[in-house]
Amino acid sequence: MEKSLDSELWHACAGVMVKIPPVNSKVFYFPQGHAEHVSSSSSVATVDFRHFPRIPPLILCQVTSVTYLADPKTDEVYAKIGLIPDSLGTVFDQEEVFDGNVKQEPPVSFAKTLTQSDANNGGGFSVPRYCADTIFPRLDYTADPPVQNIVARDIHGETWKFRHIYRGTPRRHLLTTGWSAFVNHKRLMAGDSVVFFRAVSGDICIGVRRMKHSSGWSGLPDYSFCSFMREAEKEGNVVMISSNGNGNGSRVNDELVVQAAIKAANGKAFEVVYHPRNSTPEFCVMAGTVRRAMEVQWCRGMRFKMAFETEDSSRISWFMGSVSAVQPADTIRWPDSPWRLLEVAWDEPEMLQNVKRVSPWLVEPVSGIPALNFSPFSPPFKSPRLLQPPDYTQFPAPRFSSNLFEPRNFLPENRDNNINVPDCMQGARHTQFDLSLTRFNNPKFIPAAATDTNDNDVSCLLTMDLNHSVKNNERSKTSQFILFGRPILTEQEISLRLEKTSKYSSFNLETTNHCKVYIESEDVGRTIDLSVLGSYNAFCEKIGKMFGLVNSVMLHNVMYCDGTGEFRPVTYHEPFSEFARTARRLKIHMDSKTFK
Amino acid sequence: MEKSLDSELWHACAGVMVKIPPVNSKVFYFPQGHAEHVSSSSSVATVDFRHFPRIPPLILCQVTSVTYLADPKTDEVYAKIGLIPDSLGTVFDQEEVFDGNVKQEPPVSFAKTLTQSDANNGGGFSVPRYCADTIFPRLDYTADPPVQNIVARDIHGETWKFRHIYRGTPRRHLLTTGWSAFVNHKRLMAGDSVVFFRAVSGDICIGVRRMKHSSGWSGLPDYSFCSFMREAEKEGNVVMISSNGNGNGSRVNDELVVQAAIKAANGKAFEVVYHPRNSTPEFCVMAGTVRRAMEVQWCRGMRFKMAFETEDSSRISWFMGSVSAVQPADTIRWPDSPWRLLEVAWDEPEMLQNVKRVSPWLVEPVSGIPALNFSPFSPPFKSPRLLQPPDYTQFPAPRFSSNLFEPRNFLPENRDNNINVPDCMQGARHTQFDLSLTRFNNPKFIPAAATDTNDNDVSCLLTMDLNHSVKNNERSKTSQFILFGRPILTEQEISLRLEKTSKYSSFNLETTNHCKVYIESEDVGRTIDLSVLGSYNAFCEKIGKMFGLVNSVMLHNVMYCDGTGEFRPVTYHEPFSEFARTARRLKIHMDSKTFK
DNA sequence: TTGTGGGCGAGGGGCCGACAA
DNA sequence: TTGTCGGCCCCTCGCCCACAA
Repeated sequence: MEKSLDSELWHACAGVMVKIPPVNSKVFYFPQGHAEHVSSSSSVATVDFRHFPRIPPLILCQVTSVTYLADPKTDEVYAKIGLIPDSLGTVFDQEEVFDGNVKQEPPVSFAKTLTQSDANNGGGFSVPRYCADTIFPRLDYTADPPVQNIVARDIHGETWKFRHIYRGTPRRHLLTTGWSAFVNHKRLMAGDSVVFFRAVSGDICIGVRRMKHSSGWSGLPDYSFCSFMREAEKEGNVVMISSNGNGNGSRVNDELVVQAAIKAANGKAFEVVYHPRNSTPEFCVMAGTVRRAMEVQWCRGMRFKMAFETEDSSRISWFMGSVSAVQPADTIRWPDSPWRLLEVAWDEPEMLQNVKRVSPWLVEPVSGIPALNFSPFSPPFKSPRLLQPPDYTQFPAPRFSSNLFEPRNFLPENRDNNINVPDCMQGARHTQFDLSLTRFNNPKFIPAAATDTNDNDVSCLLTMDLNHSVKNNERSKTSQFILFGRPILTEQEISLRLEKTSKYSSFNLETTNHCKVYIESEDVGRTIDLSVLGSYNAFCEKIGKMFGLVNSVMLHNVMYCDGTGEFRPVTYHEPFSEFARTARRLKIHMDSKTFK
Repeated sequence: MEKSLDSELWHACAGVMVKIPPVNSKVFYFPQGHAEHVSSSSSVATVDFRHFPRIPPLILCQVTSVTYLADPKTDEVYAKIGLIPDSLGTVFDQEEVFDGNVKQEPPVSFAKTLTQSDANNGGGFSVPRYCADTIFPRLDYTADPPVQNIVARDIHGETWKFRHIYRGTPRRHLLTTGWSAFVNHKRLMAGDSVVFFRAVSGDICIGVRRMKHSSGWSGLPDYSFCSFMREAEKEGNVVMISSNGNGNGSRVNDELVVQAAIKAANGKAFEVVYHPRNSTPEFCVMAGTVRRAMEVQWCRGMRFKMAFETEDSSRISWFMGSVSAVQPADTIRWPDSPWRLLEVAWDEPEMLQNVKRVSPWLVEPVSGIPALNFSPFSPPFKSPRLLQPPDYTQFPAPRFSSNLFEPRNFLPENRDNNINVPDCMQGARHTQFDLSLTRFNNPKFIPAAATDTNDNDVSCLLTMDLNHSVKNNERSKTSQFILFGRPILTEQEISLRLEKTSKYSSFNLETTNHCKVYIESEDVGRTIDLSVLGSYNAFCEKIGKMFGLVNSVMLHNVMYCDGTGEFRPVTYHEPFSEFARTARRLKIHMDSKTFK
């Protein structure tokens, strides 16, 4: 039915952390993890397994098929994995064979997070020299200016043409003609990434990675926060994408998870869908990886490191931490589950606030001095060896793989021989992480039930495209503003300040007659209550008032962005219709934190 | 579930001919007519009743509910009618009570067919004086210029703002700001109509009536004519609208017809959907109307008149004809059916080529001299009184309502006392029809099985929106061309001539880098075989070649129009996506007839 | 080396009156 | 009375460089 997409490009889009188990390999399937995965965008694990107490927490399976897919609208990559439970576990101890494409050195690729200038409508794309040198065909530098056309293939196999020119003072590589069309078509924004990539065939490929959007918009049940969305649903103008467990779609997906888990528990073949960009841990884990992790005698105070994607998703960074407790994540429903068995304390807690519990196979134990924040006067913790419930009979006797604890495994590049000393005792080691993860907000690991988030601060990004005229015949240009304000809570609370970030000085919205608005939650936000917006018309009025206009603006197209990073369109007269025309862009950023 | 829309505006959109039976009234339900209705756009009655020989040709029902609806995308009005078979027929003879809204004088409304200038992107709307005077709020003519804002409500209840100005020399009423947005949003084209209307509440309403599109695009089975359409279906990007019996949708609808007919035959309540703009006769006809029509002793040579909508759907015109045979339309399956019982010869056959058979209740007998083309030497026809099959026992004994034959009923306005003289003997009466129906191609009555249409000539309207640059720094503007060509049959046959109808002389497509194409069949066309277009890419190449470009053009958005008048979007890189940006319009009209 | 912003020309959107049908 | 066209303003797109980080 569905055609598997190019594995090379798929992996380039998925990111360096993503390992899809190869066909015929053995994996453990975790219903808990599956449930987290589909409900990740609602920040609450909604799958209810209470009626199915007989489902074990992990089920050994053999991978029967892997299909690489991508959402036709968002280009979000995902995979369908066919699984058949392996109740015998006969080949459990055999060495796993990794997929060739995964193991071998990946072809040269380069990811760049789009700057404002890259994502601007009027602009081109500033090509990093490394990308131009290693991925693009070599320019004829004798020409003046050196210029060529580049044809790049996207995940769907469609080709895009770009004019690649080397010009400016100082000289730099740029993509001009064609770039704007790509940005517009893919609905890219500053902060999204593109991946340039040269396939083994020599073809140049271009992939898209969306900014992570946390769980802002989909976090509320029933879409009750957005009356015009429900209206549109009634009208049939909105098709819920089931690929990413949002809103009503998640109910369907919840049911699919239960069905998959039941099939798995009953030894029947089943299929799962995995979204690598979903920021939840893989729920089909290579069996050997799990086994080795469970051979470790985890105990409180144990030091470990864990890999995360860098902010631009192109590399891996390692974070250090200590085990603060060894205890099943859900003692009621899954008392025997190793899933998120470890409660952890990070050396840099501010960056990993959302990561409270991890599964053992995601961390690597590290020998060395325990972190200082574990009081040396505390009594040594008893090693809470796991019981061996029926599910665990498959595990062989614990076997210590001592090489995991050798110093050379500590950091990706073993240049530092102080690595065993906890960060807090060194002081200087922070820079390594600060550099690459100054604003770490897309860990691969977001607890699905992270309802205990810090506060109710809300951040809301409005990207408003509009036509505007300027009085007094003053010549005006497209303008971009960053608008910081409190969340829209009540009409009285709507206040804001404008912070000009644009190149154009003259700007007057009073004669605006139509505009286009994108709305998306920023990853800072947790709960955006849009119910106060009321009808779409009321929303338009508010936008008008925000700009100090006497009359409401006439909004012609509104895009709202859910947790998937996909923009869904709304229009004034036909909510959520696909109609979009005469786009002129204005970006508005409201952030209560900055406003305070 | 579904909310019934404003009945006033609904009827204004549906047209003056449309009478929806009121709740609790008695109607005859005709399965034959229902089948024609859903398969009207495929020009072949596809519903197969062969396996259900027990279904009578007409079934007396009581109307239990009427829901006025409109397609959210096309604004096409339709109605859901709940019916319950009335096997007793006890109240059959009682006087029918018409729906108040239908009977009483409808509120003031005005329909205008959009001119090229009205539909142009850059232009406004030229308001006929009558419309401005009777429907719009009165302007303050002391102002210079007189100007006001008009808020109009569409069928969905959404409001549209228009700037209404009275200016120019000579002075005329225009809609400017807001009009373009409306045209674009509703995807209106020259030939479509808008209906302005003042509701009893005083609200100004605006409705849309699409041009009729005959059966061009949907006439071929299985969508095999359009490979990229099937691809898109696979991708799930296209939702088949079941409201209008096209393509694959018609199979579903065919099944619904059979189910409805079976329920009707078994006395169970059922529901039908009626599309007034579908150009097929009503298949739920007021019982009294049918009864009265069947009381007439129809015979060959009988003179009659029949009402049709005028081309602009705002008024009624009457056509004269003679009965050429009284014979069931389908002697095999429905030998006892009065549906399309009369084979007719029109006094103006060239305008009603497609109307070969009509049902008795749609015509009014007219006493007078028979048309000359019936030879006076033919023997007088036997009156083929219908048998009285079981279904007809409900009919009371024939009763002649003589007043139908009184001269005052002959024409809508009884100003002419030569009315009983056949047209052919008068010579001057043609003007009445010529004036209002110069190109009569949307009769309410198109035989569903009109496969015997004249020829294979094809007309295809390409409306291409594109960006184009002009060489030599020559300033260029939006251009409009009418491009007449043969249908795209093979690559070799693609030839055309450009006929400039635009105001702009400079035009050069060589630097075009993207464009947007609408495709729709014109009502002239019958069978458009697009299978030769092959893939979408191939189509783009052909468009490029048509313009004499060395390389194919880069199409960014293609809309194709099916028989419903609804435009569905296609894009180059993401077929059928909703993405549409930076639209600049170029219209191209290919017509093999004109080309010859 | 690369992000940002201004300059600026091309050209499309859209409002206008002229003019003719 | 109203359909169409040219005039023309002005805004947006998008390519360019300068400059600075």
